[in-house]
Amino acid sequence: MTAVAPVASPRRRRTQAERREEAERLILDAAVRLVAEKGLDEFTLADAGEAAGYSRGLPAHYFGSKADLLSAVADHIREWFSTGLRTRVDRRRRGLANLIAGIDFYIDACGTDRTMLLVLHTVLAGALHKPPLAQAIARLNRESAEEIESAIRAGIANGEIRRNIDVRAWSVLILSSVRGIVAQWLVDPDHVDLPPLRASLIAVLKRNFAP
Amino acid sequence: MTAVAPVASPRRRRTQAERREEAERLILDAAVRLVAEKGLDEFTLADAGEAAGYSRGLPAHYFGSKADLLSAVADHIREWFSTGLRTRVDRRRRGLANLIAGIDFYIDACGTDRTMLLVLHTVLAGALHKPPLAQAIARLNRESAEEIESAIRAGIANGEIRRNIDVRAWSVLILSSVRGIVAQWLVDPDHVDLPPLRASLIAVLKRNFAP
Amino acid sequence: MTAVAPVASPRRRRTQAERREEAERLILDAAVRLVAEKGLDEFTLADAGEAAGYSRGLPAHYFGSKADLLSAVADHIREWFSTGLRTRVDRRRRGLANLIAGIDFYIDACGTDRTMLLVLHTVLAGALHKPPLAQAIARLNRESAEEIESAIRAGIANGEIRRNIDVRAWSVLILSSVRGIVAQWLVDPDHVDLPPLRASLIAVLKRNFAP
Amino acid sequence: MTAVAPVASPRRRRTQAERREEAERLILDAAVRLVAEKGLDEFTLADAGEAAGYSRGLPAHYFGSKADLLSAVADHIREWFSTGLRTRVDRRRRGLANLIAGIDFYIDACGTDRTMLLVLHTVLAGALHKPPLAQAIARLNRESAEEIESAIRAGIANGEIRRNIDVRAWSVLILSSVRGIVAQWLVDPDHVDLPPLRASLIAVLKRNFAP
DNA sequence: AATGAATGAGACTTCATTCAT
DNA sequence: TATGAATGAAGTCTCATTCAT
Repeated sequence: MTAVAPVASPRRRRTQAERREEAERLILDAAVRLVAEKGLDEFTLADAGEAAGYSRGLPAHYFGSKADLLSAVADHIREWFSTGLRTRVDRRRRGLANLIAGIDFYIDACGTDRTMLLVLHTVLAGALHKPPLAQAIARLNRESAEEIESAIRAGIANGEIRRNIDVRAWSVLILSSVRGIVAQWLVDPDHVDLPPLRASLIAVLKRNFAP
Repeated sequence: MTAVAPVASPRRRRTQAERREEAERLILDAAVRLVAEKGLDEFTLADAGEAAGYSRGLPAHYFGSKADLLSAVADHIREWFSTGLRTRVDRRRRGLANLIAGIDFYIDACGTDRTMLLVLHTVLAGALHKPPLAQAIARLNRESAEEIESAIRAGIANGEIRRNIDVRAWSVLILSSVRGIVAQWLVDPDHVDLPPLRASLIAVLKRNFAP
Repeated sequence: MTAVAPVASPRRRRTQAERREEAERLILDAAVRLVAEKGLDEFTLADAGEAAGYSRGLPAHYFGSKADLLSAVADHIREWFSTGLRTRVDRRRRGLANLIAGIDFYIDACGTDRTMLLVLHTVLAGALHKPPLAQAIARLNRESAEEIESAIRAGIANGEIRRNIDVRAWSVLILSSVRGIVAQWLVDPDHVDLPPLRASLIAVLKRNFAP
Repeated sequence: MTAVAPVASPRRRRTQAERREEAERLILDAAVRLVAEKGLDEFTLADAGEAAGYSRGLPAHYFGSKADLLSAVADHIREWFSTGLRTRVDRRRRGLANLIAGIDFYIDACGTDRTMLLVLHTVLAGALHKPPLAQAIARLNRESAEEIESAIRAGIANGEIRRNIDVRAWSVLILSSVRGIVAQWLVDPDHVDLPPLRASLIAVLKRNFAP
């Protein structure tokens, strides 16, 4: 479909490692879709195998146990979020703009990546009762907080944000607000109008951070 | 069915209805504790019966099915929240004070009712995948929003709050913030310091609502 | 079918406890038959349930796990052996006669209780690799050795057996011989002729124990 | 298939057949160790491949099926026993000495070859339920009996042993005793003291065989 | 009313076996 | 030759649910 295959090997066969890697990836993707659709406990390893186009037994074969597969899902979603956030945020820009970019990443995902957000919030709640997930979420929270705090500090450094705010508290507060908004939107998208929420939230930040 | 109620009995025996009601209540309480401890899917009807001091079969006998028991749990938690909120809020007071009282009810519960908050957030997330729970949560959200909006409107009416805010958006925003804060605290209480969060949140409200 | 039921209760219903006890017993019996037929690892809990006339799930329900069911089988067979041995042996008799009675119990069982012997020897070997079985077998060996040693000592006391034998070693030796004989007979009954073996063994005892 | 074997190669590469033979041997050895450790049913073909330093799939590739691998193990152990016995026994010696040498081979193995004895007794019991093993065990029993009987007959021929004993019965009896002793020792080495057992057994033979 | 015996569906997991590389 | 990817059957175990007592 893309690159021309090497001469004399019109359709190169995949190596074993490639086959395995692909299978693991496809199963993980399927598991993510299933978690979004059914939740952590209502899908089965067999579902994941079949949804990925493989046999019912393969997920257990590769991931060992359902708990391990769920851990992999949690880590996958954490990575998605962290990567997306870092991609949107550009540390060369000013602090406030980066803060808003981060918020927009989260809110825009409601339109573009509802599945991922659904899984993210499912895993966030799952962390309350499943220690392996709690580990991934702890790391996610750490990474998110660092990103937000560093944006605030950049804003302070360049004079956009007043010095005497509680950076740590504001970091938690911002993350809480966005997550809370998305959580409500996920449950009832029709009654949660995102643009005014985004506008209000950003207005709050500007007003309260003003030096 | 048979014996006439002993008129002279100095300590009247409880009626069947009373005993049934008590058993149902004890089982529901046990279910709440178990949901807090293990989540929605990891406890069994038999667990609930035994934790309540009854037999393994009684929860099914009274609640019919696990789904119905979970619905009862969801409704129980919704009622706890709504009642607690209304008890704290006093509509004769001014609007802003009531808003803060509502926030404090939620945040204070971290110290006094961790179990209930755990169940509340478990059910909130469960609503993403379990329609019967979604119903209770929809009602909870409606009731919460009404309470917050009416407090805001009261504040506008008495001049505490400027007229040109988006009441609906602010209502969602406030609920989002508090829920987001509590959600983070539930996962990692040691790294989420509530008092400064409360202070920052209330400072935000005062500053942004100021006419 | 047999005894007349109590008046006014032509066919008394069994209590729950009776039902349960009977079910457990029937499942255990079925498991014993299946171990004899297929070995410890080749039968399933479902097999045991169905062979007992119940559902496939009941053995797990009552015995918890296959390992626990096998432990119950091991203990059942130990008890069968110990009881049978004690029934044959009469401590009021002289020592040598009791020794021979014990040997005869074992050898006669080849004709009357092949199934039990098969299970016994299956469990004896299973003890090599399954610690829970080893526990039952350790107890069986202890009880067997005690019975044999006390018979030998009785024989010494009444002058049938010379004083200077190594009681402990002879106890192990006698048990070893009988078990070894039965083990060979179980594998190939047609080529192991029991009567001459019994005769030779008893002749050995008499000759070597003679004062 | 392609290259010609390098004639001048100073250190000839092993042939495919040699490599295959070595791999098969290593896998068989690994299987023996695993049977000793876990029993016949609790180890997997993949275990055997990895324990031998090869891939998980090689045992199936070479032995075809697990049943076939177990048959190979059974035959391997039979051969070990027969060879060891014949090495110890020297038909040029007198009969009784050979009998004792055979017994010593078995008992000495408790100190030197516990693994092999463990496998031997595991396979002996396995023969009760697995026809392919029964075949190897039948042959082992035949060979053992022949060896013992021929020693007894030699003893009779040279006047060490009285003529009127039941050679067949004594052969089974001796094999039974030794196997029974080793079986008890395998389960509980600390409570089975071999030297006095050996002494008593040999004393029995001498006394009962005396013309 | 309340117990708990019994069922049976279904989840997880293991593993012998087949097959592509 | 040798690896290991992939399958699919089967076993263990759990538990919501039904039903006898």
